Amino acid sequence: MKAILANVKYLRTSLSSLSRSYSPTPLASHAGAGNPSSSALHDEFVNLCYQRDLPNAMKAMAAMERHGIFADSITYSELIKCCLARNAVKQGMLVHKHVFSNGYQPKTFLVNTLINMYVKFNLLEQAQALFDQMPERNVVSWTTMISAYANAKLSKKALESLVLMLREGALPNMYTFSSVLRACDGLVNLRQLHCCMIKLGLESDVFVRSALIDVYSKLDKLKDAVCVFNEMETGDLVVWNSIIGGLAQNSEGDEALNQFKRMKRAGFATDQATLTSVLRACTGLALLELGRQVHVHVLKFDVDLILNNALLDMYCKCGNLDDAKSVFNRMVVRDVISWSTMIAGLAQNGYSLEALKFFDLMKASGTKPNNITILGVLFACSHAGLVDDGWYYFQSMKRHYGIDPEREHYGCIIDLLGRAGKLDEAVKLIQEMKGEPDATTWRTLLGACRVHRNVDLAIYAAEQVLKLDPEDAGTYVLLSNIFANSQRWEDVSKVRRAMKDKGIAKEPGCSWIEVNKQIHAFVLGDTSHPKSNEINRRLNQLIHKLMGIGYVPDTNYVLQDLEGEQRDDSLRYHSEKLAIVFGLMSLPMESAIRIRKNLRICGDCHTFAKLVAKMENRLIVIRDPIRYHHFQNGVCSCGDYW
DNA sequence: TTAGGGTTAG
Repeated sequence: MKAILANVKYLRTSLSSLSRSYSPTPLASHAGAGNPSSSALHDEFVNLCYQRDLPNAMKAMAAMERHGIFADSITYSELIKCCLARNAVKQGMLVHKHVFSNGYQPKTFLVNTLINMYVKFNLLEQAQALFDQMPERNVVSWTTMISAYANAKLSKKALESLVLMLREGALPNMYTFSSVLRACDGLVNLRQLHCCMIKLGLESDVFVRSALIDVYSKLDKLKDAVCVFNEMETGDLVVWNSIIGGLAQNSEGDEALNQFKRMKRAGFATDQATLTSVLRACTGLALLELGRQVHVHVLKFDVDLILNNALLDMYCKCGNLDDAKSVFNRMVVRDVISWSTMIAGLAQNGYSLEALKFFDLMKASGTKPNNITILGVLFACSHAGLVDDGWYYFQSMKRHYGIDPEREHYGCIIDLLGRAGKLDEAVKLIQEMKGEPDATTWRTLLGACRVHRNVDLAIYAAEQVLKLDPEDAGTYVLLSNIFANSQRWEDVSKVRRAMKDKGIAKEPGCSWIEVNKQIHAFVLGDTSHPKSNEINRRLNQLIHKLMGIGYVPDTNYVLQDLEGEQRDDSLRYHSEKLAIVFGLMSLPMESAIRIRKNLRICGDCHTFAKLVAKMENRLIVIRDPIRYHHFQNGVCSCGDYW
């Protein structure tokens, strides 16, 4: 029986080989067609193509042509795949010449294969030339070009091609839509495309669906992305990854993790992309313990660069630099993102000098810095008070690394000068900077004014922020406090009125802490936590103890009258204080107390955290939306500037 | 012969 099956198999192979071998070109000499030696030549050529033996296949093709035998479209196509597999550009171009020699009119699919080869070799012009000369273009020809335009970020050309294709009468398929969606950079286009896909009944294709979810997420239309996802009856891993990634990238970490749980329950195995997005969600939510659990699964994909970079970032952003360094040291391959992540991570967590050492190591390793690397370097300089070094890096970045300073780099230098109390120079730089300063630029100056108590400049900076970002509650609050501290009550009323008129309310402060894999959230005045009474009792005891060693609540940080609360109480129950006390109650002595906040930490809580860290001999790490604070032995890594 | 998802700052 086995022998019969083997014979049947042999027979099929031979027939298939014969059908490929004997399709000579119209103008080719047929003299050798029935000649066994010519047939052997052709067979050998076909075999070499299928074996991806490019050098010998090229030789065989030449020998064959010397005998007047020419390959058919299928075999040429195999040879082109051979060139692609070996990244052999020159040979690919040579095959192109052969295809069009002897007046042969190649079939459409062969020209498509050639176009695809040029696209993959990044030779868009050559692909375009072939495409333009085609007498007949089918959906594959158009899709290959649309995909090439999308890859080259030529969005307009990709979308225009879709229109031209329709005008020519070619009907787009799921391949076309999943390609053109990558080029979609505006909502109007996207809505039209989406309708078109529904009409053609292509919306349920998994490739189209994942591309739709991805593009809606990238255009900040998460609700639409979720809608597309929820309509899914059948899906695959990539569709799940698209929604998890979209949520994680749009600061919806909680929801990303929920979808991840649903995906696991649905029986899907995770891959590198899933884990990368889950890590990103952990990073956003500062979930160190969950991140550590994911780390165990990452070990399965040890050499995946993107995944390791995400892991590195998770440890940095959760304030755990030892683990970040350990991951970094074990990485088999590192790229500019790995280095930039480490440099920024060290700098943001207060290890500026080490960040600059890493920058030197990076240069020695031969990795070229990019604009983000330089941001990390400048950040490190400003946080270590290295004004001269910061200036040097800023002024030489173009010369040494070919990177033009952008608004963000100016922002770092304004911060650097601001920290050093050089407010006049900071203002001068804003006036001289290339491009218009934005709200963030002025907010940076405002921060410096607050620290160095320059009231007039602070008012000016705050006004500039509000001109550019009229809804910025934080700046209104700050401005109101500045006026109140200067006894300018009329101005205080004006700010309050403006807030009321515009319906701007101060975002309630919220702090999160992870204990036993559970997230505990605290809001000012919120008594919903099961241990609320005990937390408040312990907090009062702690404040009493701290006052014994000189702690005086700093009521400068209370927004006068705006919240209608008692000033002391308002300060006393700030969310981070509640979270710190809960951490002291719930975590073992050797564990750091890690807290994430949605608002910037206030001066009073900052002093409170420093004193608690010293008195209780604990490491307290608080991550606010901009800065990291490591409180230990009565000092903070931010150097009291934030 | 054509297609989809993951990493650094802000």
